[in-house]
Amino acid sequence: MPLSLEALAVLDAIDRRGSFAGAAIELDHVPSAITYSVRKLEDELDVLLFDRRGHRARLTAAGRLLLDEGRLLLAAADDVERRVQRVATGWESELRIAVDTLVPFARVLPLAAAFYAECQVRDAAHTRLKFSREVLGGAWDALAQGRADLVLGAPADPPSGGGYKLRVMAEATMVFAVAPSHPLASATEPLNETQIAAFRAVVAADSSRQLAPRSVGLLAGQDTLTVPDIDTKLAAQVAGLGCGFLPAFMAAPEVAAGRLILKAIEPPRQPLPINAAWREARPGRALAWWINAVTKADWRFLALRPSPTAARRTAATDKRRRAAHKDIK
Amino acid sequence: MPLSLEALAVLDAIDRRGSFAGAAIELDHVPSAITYSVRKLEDELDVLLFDRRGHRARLTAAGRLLLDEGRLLLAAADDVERRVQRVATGWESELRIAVDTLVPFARVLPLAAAFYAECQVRDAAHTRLKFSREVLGGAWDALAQGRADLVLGAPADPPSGGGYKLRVMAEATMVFAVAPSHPLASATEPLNETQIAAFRAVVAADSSRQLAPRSVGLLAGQDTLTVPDIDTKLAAQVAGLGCGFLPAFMAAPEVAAGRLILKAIEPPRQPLPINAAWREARPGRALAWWINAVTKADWRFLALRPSPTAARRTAATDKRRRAAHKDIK
DNA sequence: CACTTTCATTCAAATGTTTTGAATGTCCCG
DNA sequence: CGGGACATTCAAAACATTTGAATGAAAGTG
Repeated sequence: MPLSLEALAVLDAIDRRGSFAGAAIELDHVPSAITYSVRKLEDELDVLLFDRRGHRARLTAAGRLLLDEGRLLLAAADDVERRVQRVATGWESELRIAVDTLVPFARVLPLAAAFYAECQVRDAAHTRLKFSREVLGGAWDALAQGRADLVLGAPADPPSGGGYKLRVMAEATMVFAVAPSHPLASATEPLNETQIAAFRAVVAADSSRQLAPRSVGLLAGQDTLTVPDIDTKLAAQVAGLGCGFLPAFMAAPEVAAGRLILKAIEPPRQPLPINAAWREARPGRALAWWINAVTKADWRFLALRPSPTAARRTAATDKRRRAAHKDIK
Repeated sequence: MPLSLEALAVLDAIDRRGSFAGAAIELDHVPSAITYSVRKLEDELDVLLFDRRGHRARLTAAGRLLLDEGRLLLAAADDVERRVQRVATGWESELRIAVDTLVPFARVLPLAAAFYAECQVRDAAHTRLKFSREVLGGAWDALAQGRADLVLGAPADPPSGGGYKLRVMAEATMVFAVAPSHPLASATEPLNETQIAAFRAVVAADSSRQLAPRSVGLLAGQDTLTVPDIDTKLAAQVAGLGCGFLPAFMAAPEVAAGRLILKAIEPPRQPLPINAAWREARPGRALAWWINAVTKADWRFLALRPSPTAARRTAATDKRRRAAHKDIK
């Protein structure tokens, strides 16, 4: 039994941290322990895994192969463990929920409270909840890579391959917003793509690690300011650092306070479907509870339309409303 | 890191041996060590793996799942290890060759000798050879399940799924043979299926563990005597315990000695292609050597035809020879 | 170019984990 | 109802890993 999962985990940490020392810190060990593990692995396989000429140890071809394959092995082991625990109790030992930054975390917390109240006491099952926040494609990515069991706020279409189930939470109206101090604030509406492309866009970084990142509403050649989530994007736009699209319900308070101005654009943006999604495989009891809870919860605030005043200044999102728009003019 | 490959190996041994005690013997441990491993695994997963009511520990549903999935994991780990070692040296650390009982092992040994002589000294690489004998479908099965890297003597067609390469070594003529004391020995030729089905057939047990076993030349409703390999089958037929098909080259010495009699049959049996086969993936240096060696070796003895005397008493194997047969009559 | 920092390695000692062996209790079969 | 095969327990022993301090080597810094 030359290979061990422990050893593979060490290898993985070394690669991610870039050094033996870094791995030692991550794994809460002393550096010599890492050296020992690696050497033992090398001895047992009788294969040189690292090229030690030079200061920094570098992976050899064999080491790289072992790392790549080893990661798959680690993921598979993790998955097996999870499934075994689910079979045993019916309750997952841990439920990982990725929440897109699009959906306010405060609206999710009550569900968590209900979960604890309803399930955890009665059934003496202890399912730990683990929330993470993701941006755009990151939500799907988390699901696809097994980093999450349920995602809330996933946009549009699932990645290829299938195997996912999906429930629409709401359709968010997207509005184009700038700070009152921004040059575009006083431009005549509707704005076209060329006008917009001249200014810096604020974009939320897609948190995908594997799937191809998505960029939404970004025009070719446009300067960009990338921020880690959509709240920061809102703040950046309020600060006049750039322009960009925001869901209407997020922009609304800032618009009401006069810190953001909505501009109609041509062609208008489609509304963004916001979904809950999970893997198709038979869900455990905790996941089943959440799917049910998410379905019953009230997500209507996500679908908020721009206020009547703003409506006149914003591109309507469907033909009927565009007709109405012309009448008003 | 709750799961470990060691622990999975223990689980596997327990299941295969049917008891903790059996696993202890196989793994060369004391029984309490097995208890310890299992308990540790159970504690870490927080899952009951064995049902201990009753004398003998039985797997729970969760235990069964872990075992099944764990075996896949173990196989995958083994595979990774093997590939890493191959990348590192170009030479496999172990080359597993399954030899069908159809091909006499004595004819393979000279190749092994040449292998050691040519490769092992010069290159200082130490590839261990590991031979196993398989019967019929077992050869393909060994390949498909990763129990072998090369098979010699695989019959006919590869299993579905593909991914195999194959080289024909010879086409063995198959003859129907019985002991002189056997009732069929004096029957008029050619024999038909109904006549044959009335007597017990000697069959070599297919050593497949996973793929569907093949039965060759076996008629519906026929009584059978199953033996572990083709040499035993030959012996059983010589002893008059039953009838059956044999490759001509194996039957020949017994026929010459008068211990076996060939009978023509209708319809005649097709000759059996005998192949060398291996997985398609880029072969290591040892496997490459063997493929080359097997290709160059002289396997013509496998294709031996029945002797002229016997030829008259045996179904010809193709139209041209059947025509010639008639002329002689 | 010396100086500092960061890094991997080595070694003996300390710590932790696994294995052992002998003892105990249990179940099952004849 | 007794013998045999089995799983378990516990303290002790064997073994493996981790530690910490010392060493040397490369890369970055002023």
